[in-house]
Amino acid sequence: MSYASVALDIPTRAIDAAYDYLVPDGLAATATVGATVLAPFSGRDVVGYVMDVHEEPPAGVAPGRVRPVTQVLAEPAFDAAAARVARWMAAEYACPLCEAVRPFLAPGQKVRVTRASADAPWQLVSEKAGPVDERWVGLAPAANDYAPSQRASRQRAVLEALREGPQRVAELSATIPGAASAVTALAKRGVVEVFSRRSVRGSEATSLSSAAAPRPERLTAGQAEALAAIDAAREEAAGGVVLVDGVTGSGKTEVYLDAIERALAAGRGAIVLVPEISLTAQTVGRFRSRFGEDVAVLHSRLSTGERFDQWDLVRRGQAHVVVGARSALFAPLADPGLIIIDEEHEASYKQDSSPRYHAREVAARMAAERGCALVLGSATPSLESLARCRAGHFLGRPWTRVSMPERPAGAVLPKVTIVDMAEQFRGGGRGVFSAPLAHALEGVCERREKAVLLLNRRGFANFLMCRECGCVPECPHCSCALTYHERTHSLMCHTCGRAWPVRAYPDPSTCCPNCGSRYMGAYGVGTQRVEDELHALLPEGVEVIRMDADTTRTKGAHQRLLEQFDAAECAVLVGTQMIAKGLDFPEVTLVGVINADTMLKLPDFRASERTYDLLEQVAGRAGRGGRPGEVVVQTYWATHPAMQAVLLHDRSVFLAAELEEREDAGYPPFSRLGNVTLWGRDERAVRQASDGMAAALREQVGARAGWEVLGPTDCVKARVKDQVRRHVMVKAPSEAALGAVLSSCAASLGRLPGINMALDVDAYDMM
DNA sequence: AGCACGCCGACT
DNA sequence: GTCGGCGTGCTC
Repeated sequence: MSYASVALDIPTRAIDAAYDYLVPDGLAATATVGATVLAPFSGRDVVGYVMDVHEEPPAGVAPGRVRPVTQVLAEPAFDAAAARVARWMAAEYACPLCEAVRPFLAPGQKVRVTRASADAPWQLVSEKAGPVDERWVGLAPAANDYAPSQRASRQRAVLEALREGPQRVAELSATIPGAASAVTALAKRGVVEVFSRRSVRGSEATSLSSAAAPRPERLTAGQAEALAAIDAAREEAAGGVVLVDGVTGSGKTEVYLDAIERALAAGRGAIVLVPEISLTAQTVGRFRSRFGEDVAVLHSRLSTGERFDQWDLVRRGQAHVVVGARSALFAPLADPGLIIIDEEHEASYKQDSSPRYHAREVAARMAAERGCALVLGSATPSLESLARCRAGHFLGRPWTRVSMPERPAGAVLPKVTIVDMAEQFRGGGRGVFSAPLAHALEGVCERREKAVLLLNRRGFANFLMCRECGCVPECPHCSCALTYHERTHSLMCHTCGRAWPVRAYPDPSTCCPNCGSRYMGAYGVGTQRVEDELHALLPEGVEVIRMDADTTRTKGAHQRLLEQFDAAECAVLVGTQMIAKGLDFPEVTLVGVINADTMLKLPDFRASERTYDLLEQVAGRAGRGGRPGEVVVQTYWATHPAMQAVLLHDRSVFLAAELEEREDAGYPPFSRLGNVTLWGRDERAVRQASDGMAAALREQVGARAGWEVLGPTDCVKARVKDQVRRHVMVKAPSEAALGAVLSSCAASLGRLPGINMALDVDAYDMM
């Protein structure tokens, strides 16, 4: 008799372990690891996922109490190695086991047990992946000796049409009225076969000039070195990590393609993660052009049906290369030789809902578990990855850095100009564009070239800035920007909770603590205003394309705007964050950053790093083709190390300053940071609960070396949807079991009615 | 005494 | 997340 450990699909902290059930003989063949089952629990049946099958009866449970699995609901979605990773995730990220399992499940196939009301009977409800757009029908072998009855004229018409080859059902219905029902009838007799052809965004034809991936004549020295390091790590099969540290345009994608080719030749597959934002036809096209049908693509813009199709293609072993966003990491690829994370520094690899995992960390664990290599690529690696490579190892696995400092074919780095906006202001400049940027834009128009303007509106937190000297008040204890609260006229630190009374411009008492100026206030610009000023500045016949959350809301708008920009002869693309990454238009000769400081001044210890990353990425957009590129960055803080590093094309300028600050303040990579957010309608209850959590944390780690509990304080977003939000932060040593500490403290509080609590290990968003 | 309701531990 | 056991307190 065998037993199954089942992760019950009840997402609560109170049930954090798997429960064991008997596997009846009749279910032994199907109730295997990864299967979805129904099992009795607390007087009803619940859905669960098999984590493990074993012969030993569960310890600590009276033999008579172990009950049999009721039913098997779905075939396996994951294997034993994946189950081990899920268990690790639950512990590492302080989440219920079933939430750690969910990313591994087949998309759109969820089964739930629900009931309409408290006294209605329990019912099994299965979500079915939406129908696939592309249903095809073709003749089955049995068609040869099948004669439709005299009256079945439509069946005859359908069979006639299919003699030419398979067709889309939709197309057939258009030419033959009522074809759909005839197809159903024929399919029931086995005369025709209905199957779905995968239709994915990205496999459609694209007119983008750079989607194809022609194999270069030869690799650069850096590329060859990176490839060798990746091969070595893969062959070693010990979960080694290779950081490909290559400047923008140094050909990282070519390295990935070649490395994957070799993994495939060795009989193994590959998973490639790309930030959602850069998962365009362009990116996918490169992989498809090299690996064709062997590629599955997974990302959030697919319909549920399409996503299931792609996922199933991987499970059935028909695709060995998976390209996708964060969640593609969990694709059911049997034997990956490589996991590749492109732009590994991107914050979007951190999931902001439970399970709050970081794809880099899960991938490292997965690589170790599956005996494959993890490849991290970036022009601006995260400080965490750089620190681990400097140490040579992390959590017992080797970390190696390979640098690719040159661009192939001798393309040169762009000329960078940092414009001091405080100086412009003192000189009378009040517009969106500084004199140097306006001049550069005019030049682009004269030469009939293209420009990209980046307007970073992200981050809504209010901060104060002196327009004369650029000074922004920071917390002396936490080295992050203070947020300005208009209602209370105060500057607050949302990390430690300290506050200072301050009045902003135009209040007459306003005074910059640095230079004494009274131009100390909140300032901001929107894309619309940039667009308007552009129209005023530029001559007729220059296309201005605005790309932001508003203009890209509809499906395919993103792609359409890019194609419009690509096709234009002379154009300016104005956009937010989304245009900064992954674009590769050779004709762009100017990149302008309207205000580099908006991001710099978020109350977040990573603000400088994000700013530097963004500027470096954006600078890499200019001059990728033959013509030289130019970058103009407008800032009120021209001397900031991030600006200086971009200006000098020297990362060490930024790194030296930033690492020193991080070490002084005890932030990653010198520590790891946990964030516990509590929210609810009743402010007193939320305060009480956050105090309780902070007390529990202090009790458990207060005295331990390298641990520190900060707060509780109000969140930067102190009120959301009528709910009050407070948070507690925890600093821990960089290899500490932070998740376990957060879990046990949360559990010690017991039930908190009306209070929600989110535990975030290695938090990115602390607002 | 009998029953409603809320709290709390257990659930394989 | 749900159930049921138990205690408190109110009602018939």
